Amino acid sequence: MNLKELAQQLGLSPTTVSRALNGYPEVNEATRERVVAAAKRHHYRPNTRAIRLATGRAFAIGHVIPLATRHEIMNPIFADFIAGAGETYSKNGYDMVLSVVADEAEEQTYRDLKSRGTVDGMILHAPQMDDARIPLLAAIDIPFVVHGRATGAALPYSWVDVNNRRAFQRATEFLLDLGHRRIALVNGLENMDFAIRRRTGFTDAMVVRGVTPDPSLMASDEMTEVSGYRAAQRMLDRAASPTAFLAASMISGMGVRRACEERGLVLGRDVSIIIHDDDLSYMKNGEDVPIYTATRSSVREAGRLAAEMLLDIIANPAVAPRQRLLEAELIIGQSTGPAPARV
Amino acid sequence: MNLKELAQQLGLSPTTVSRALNGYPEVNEATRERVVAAAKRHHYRPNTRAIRLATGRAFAIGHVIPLATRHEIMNPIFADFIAGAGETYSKNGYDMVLSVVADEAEEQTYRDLKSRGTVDGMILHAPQMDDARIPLLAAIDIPFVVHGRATGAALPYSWVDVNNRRAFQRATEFLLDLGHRRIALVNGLENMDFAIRRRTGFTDAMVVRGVTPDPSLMASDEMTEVSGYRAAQRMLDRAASPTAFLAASMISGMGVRRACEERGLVLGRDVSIIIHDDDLSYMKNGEDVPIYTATRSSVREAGRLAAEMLLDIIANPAVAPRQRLLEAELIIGQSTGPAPARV
DNA sequence: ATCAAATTTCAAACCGCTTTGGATGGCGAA
DNA sequence: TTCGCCATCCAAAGCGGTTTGAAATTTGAT
Repeated sequence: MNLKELAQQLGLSPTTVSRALNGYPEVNEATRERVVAAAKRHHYRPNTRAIRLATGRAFAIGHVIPLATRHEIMNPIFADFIAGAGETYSKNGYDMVLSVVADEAEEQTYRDLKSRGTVDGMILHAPQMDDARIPLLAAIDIPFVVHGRATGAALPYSWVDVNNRRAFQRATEFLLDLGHRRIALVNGLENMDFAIRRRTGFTDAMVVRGVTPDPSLMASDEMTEVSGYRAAQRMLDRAASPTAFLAASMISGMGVRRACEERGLVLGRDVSIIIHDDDLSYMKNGEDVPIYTATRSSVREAGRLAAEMLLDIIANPAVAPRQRLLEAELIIGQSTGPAPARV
Repeated sequence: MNLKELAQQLGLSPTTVSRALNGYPEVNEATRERVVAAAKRHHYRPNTRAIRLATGRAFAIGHVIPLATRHEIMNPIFADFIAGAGETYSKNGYDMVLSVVADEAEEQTYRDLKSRGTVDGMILHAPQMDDARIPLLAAIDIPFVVHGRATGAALPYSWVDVNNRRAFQRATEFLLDLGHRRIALVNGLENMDFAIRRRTGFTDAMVVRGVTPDPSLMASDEMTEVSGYRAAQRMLDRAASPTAFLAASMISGMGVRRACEERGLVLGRDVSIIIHDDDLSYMKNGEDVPIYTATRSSVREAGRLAAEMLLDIIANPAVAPRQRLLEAELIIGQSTGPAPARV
């Protein structure tokens, strides 16, 4: 059942039916009701493809996911971000189109998405320092919002990000307050912008308190269980082993914990761990009492906000770039305690 | 730059240009080359929206993700499945559209996706027993492939699944061979079809060897770290505590391990754990030597295969439903060993 | 040189909707 | 009674491609 047929059924022109259904004022209320009723009765749904061609809009948002190198992105937090963004899209009648492409095809994918008119806007994931994709998207001239920020970007752009620097600064201060001095940072890959900011927060806090950060207590790798484990292993086996760890994610924190427990260390007593908790739906940090002390910020919420921001930009293209900086909570759990006395 | 403009530039009709670019035979080779060159020169990309309307095809596949109840789906394996499927789509010029919707809107979403012509086919995720979505999609009359199977479905349908029953049967046999008798099953939610099959494999193996499965050693819950932890905790605190665990996922296995290690049990010596390993990109089961003994099957590969199957069905709609049963490998890691003698 | 067949190209219809620019009719004001 | 203004509806022209049916041109055989 399409518009023409429905119009015929009603003895009306397609014009009027279209207007009635789309809430235009120049149609008699009685007529509108008739049309709406008939549409419902016949389960009429306007054809998306036709609407898109006629309006020149895609009613779709693109997310490009590079396959390999940047596969950091294909990590657990991605699913939750997508869930949050997707929620916003379906609430607003937008589709989410995901492009999973080989790394070298990423740039071309952005260009195509624009020039073929497949989407009205994009979300940019996992920005790196001086990320080339930001000037690219700006040049392509399509609305976009970055999840995160990229240090070194020349032009202003819209983003939603967690205050990673502040979060890790506070976490570090918290550990320092507990008397810890040999604090280790098990960071994500430091070509990722968020990892750089976290490191800054960490070293800033240390320096302010007159503690010189020990480079051998700073690791940077993918945020997997195994790499967290390996980093902690290395550090714990040194002469001056750390009394506390800052881990970049729940998963790498699990690896750190494994290394600690293997050595008979009790969490919160012999060694402290603070993780960054993205508040993932399937990976809760405990229930009533958090397992880990953590800097927490919901990545799902970030997804929602980024999507809202993007739809808003699409609706009001003239406005200046928007930014939204989210503060992480510092949640006290069972994995931290005073620095052990005798070390 | 659109088709008409390009045609004008070339002094040709849009018809010929379209045919030249789409590889139709009724166009002079010399002309085709001219057209292709000009198209490249002007960075011409045919408008997706127009193609879709003109051909009556969406060149897109839908994945519907319900938000809450079935949020089992929004779990780490989802991201990898999506990555696999997305790879196949972009290789074939298809888009992937993800709909994240409230549970109660799921059925309507399927109907809409079909009647609005937004997609040419769908992938159905996380089937449950007697899943109502399968007859629904069949009735809607749109090509679809199920990731998993649904016991109790009346009509045949296409699916890609792991042989979960067999995998867990083999894992159980392996533990029995090591002398274990009190084996615990930390299963996923047993309204999920895969969980039912895994349980069957587990109990089958036990019964064949003359061991009666102990219902209090079978837990069924979401596959989170915490719930794995709690289940193991309960079981370990019983008089006749298990000497081995079968865990439904890497994450719940981590919870089981935490409970074990808290009690000073050494993995592979005091207690054995086998997990099911979906071979997630960011959650490797160790590197050279697997941490956990595991039944392994790449969910990413499953995504690839399901997508290929679906595209094939769309291209050849007349053919009977296809099925693809993947066997999981049994990988020996460090988390299993002979049953402790003195228990 | 002639004509039928094959090759190459094109004009126009179409996909299903939106939207522009009237047409129509009813109404109150003059 | 007449005119202008609303309120309401409609025909037709897009949107940017694909595809049908026919025209123009070449080719090949006679």
